[in-house]
Amino acid sequence: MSSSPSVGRPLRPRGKLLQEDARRHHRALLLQELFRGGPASRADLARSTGLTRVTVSDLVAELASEGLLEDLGAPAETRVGKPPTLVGLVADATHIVAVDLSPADRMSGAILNLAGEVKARHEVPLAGAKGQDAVDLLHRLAAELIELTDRPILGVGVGSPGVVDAFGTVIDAPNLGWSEQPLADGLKQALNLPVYVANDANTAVLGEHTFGEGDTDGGLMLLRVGIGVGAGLVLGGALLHGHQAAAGEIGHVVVDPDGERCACGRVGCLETLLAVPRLRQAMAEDGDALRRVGEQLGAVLAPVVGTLNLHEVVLAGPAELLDGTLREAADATIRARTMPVSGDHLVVRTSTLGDDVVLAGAAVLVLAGELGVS
Amino acid sequence: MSSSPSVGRPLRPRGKLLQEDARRHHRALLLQELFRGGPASRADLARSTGLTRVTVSDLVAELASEGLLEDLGAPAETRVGKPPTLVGLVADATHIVAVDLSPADRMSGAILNLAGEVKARHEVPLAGAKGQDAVDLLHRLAAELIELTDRPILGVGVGSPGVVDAFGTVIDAPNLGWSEQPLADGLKQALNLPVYVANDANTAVLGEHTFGEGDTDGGLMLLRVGIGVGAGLVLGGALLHGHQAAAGEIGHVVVDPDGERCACGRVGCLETLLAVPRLRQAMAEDGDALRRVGEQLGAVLAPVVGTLNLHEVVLAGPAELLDGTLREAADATIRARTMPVSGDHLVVRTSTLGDDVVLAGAAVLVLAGELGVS
DNA sequence: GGGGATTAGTTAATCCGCTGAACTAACAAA
DNA sequence: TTTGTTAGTTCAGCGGATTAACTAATCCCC
Repeated sequence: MSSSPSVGRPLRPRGKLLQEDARRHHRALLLQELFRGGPASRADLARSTGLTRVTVSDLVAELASEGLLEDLGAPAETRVGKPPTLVGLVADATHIVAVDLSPADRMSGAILNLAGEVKARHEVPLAGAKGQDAVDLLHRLAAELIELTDRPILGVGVGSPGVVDAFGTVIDAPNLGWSEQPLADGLKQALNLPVYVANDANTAVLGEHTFGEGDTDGGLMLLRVGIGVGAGLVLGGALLHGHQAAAGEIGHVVVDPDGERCACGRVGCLETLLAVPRLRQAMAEDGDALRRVGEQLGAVLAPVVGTLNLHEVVLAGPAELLDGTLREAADATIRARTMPVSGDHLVVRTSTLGDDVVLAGAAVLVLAGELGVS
Repeated sequence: MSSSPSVGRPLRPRGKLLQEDARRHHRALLLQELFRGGPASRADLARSTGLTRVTVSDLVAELASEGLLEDLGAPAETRVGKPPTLVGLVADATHIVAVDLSPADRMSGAILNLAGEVKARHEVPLAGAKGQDAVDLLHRLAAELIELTDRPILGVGVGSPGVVDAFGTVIDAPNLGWSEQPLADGLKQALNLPVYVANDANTAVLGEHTFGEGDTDGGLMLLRVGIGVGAGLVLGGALLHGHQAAAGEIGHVVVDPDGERCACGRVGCLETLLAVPRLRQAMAEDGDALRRVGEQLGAVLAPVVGTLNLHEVVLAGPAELLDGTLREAADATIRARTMPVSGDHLVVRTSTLGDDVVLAGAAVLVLAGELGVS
């Protein structure tokens, strides 16, 4: 069972625990169980959650009346006793608006259902929009996305480049000309819907954690390789924010003090080696380049893997560059540079979600925040 | 306000939230408030916790009847309205047994009160005891420590070298000849008291987090430098365990692939440079050694600091070796190798708790587990 | 084929902890 | 003395879960 990454702002100002909160918690428990384990009977749910059958029945009735759950009748195989009636999540009970702001040239959005399936897509060219123009463009995209479904909307999730705090304010995103931009609050006002905004790499790691293939409960780091390099981490089932909301900013960590000068002013940042344009260029010039970059990447990751005792490191980006020599070299280097206890169970792999990691993660922001599911 | 690191095993099997749990949570809220903020009136507590005055009064009465709180009368300065009656934690209401198993030659223990003050000390020479003998020795030490106080015992906390899982089972501790040793369960049986066992570095970081000087809420890493090197991390207010309970195992991360061969078989592990005997030796041979080690340390830590966006890195060990050139070189190197957003707010310092970090942390294990305070 | 045995789900009474509203208590300012 | 303010308690009631006892529907087996 996967525990919910805690995303978004704390629910209550202090820490007071109302009965209402207990109710919400128990609702989330049931939804989570059905989300991960698929349809189950009320009795099953009572056993797996520890709640009594009475309470489960009550909650199921409530959730069913909201359309989130439906009775699915009795299961095929038959055992002793009264046959149970299975209940299951209605995947299309509500839809989620997800937006990925990380591409350099466009804002890309989609409608997803509760199972994380993409039901519709829509994107708008960025055309160099910055600052308020970019905000307006996002508002327009969100509104147009909402028009693409006739189902009620659970909420809006946005993965944005740059540093984003836990309240969905973009602290700093040079590419979009945003600084201290209260993106979540603005959208919430405009759309009258729950809105969650997080950094694109953080969003991506949530997507991978919830909808990816691996067993990502033991500590997961996702490295997004594109124009730049960013990472997101899920530790102990929770998204890591960091002191200044800047967790995962690994792109400008120095790998090679004798390397190339980086745009940021330092020398030998990870991005001078690992960014997609650099990789393509290097690969064209030298067949062995990917291996060397992989080794450098491994050298940066080894202290992180060892210190955090990570279970999975996932690379997200162009598979033809990442999934092969580079990944293998990184994997081998990490193992060579950490203790067996750190390296033995480590998995270094590429993401199975492709370009949709961020969209999937944006949906997870909403799922986790609104339903407590992930 | 500092949030409680979650230590020990989960309280309930599933995630069911009883009213009883709410009550415990609210008790903990009050205790936490008084623990961090010192004496306060019931009305103050109601304001700061969000609970109603009725509930606060009720909880305070309950806690007072247990002897944990006491009325302190009215404060000196006078304002309009009925003067409040302050209530405060009774620091010596119960005492805590803390044991540090990390020294190579002895088991060192202490009695601490709720304020983390050492009330008594006692230690026994290890004399090469291993396996069951070491377990027996620990049991004896714990029993003798209990005799040193006439106050009721809140619980027993132990910081052990090696890998320790969340249930207090020592997975592997070569020095003590332990493997899969259920230390917490054994002690619990023998003493009929709550017992918490954690890795020594993890324990230490909890001690620093709760009783240290710094503002350690933004992500804290503590590096323990002794015979070996180990680390502990508090992220988002919670102790990081890692996938195989091996978080913080940084001693055998390779720093210098061209370095010296390590006892572990690899080449250039951090421990080949940073361990205390090595440092003393290197310093005697070469006045610049500390600076070079500091730089190497900075190079290992930079990826970690950047990735986690840590706020504080604390060095614990002999101050004459760590606090000076080495610390400054590490600090400078980390800053040079990370983005400004990562380095600007970073604090690299030594621990103020000295040799008692682990004992203090062992007390925190108990405080957090039993009272929800830290 | 009818009576256990077994499992699923509901109904009813009750309990626990918190809440709001109203109360008393104790002070300062006017 | 009156008024206003703040602290703290009393009391009735509510929300949400629990236990116990019930009904319902199946298999098993004599």
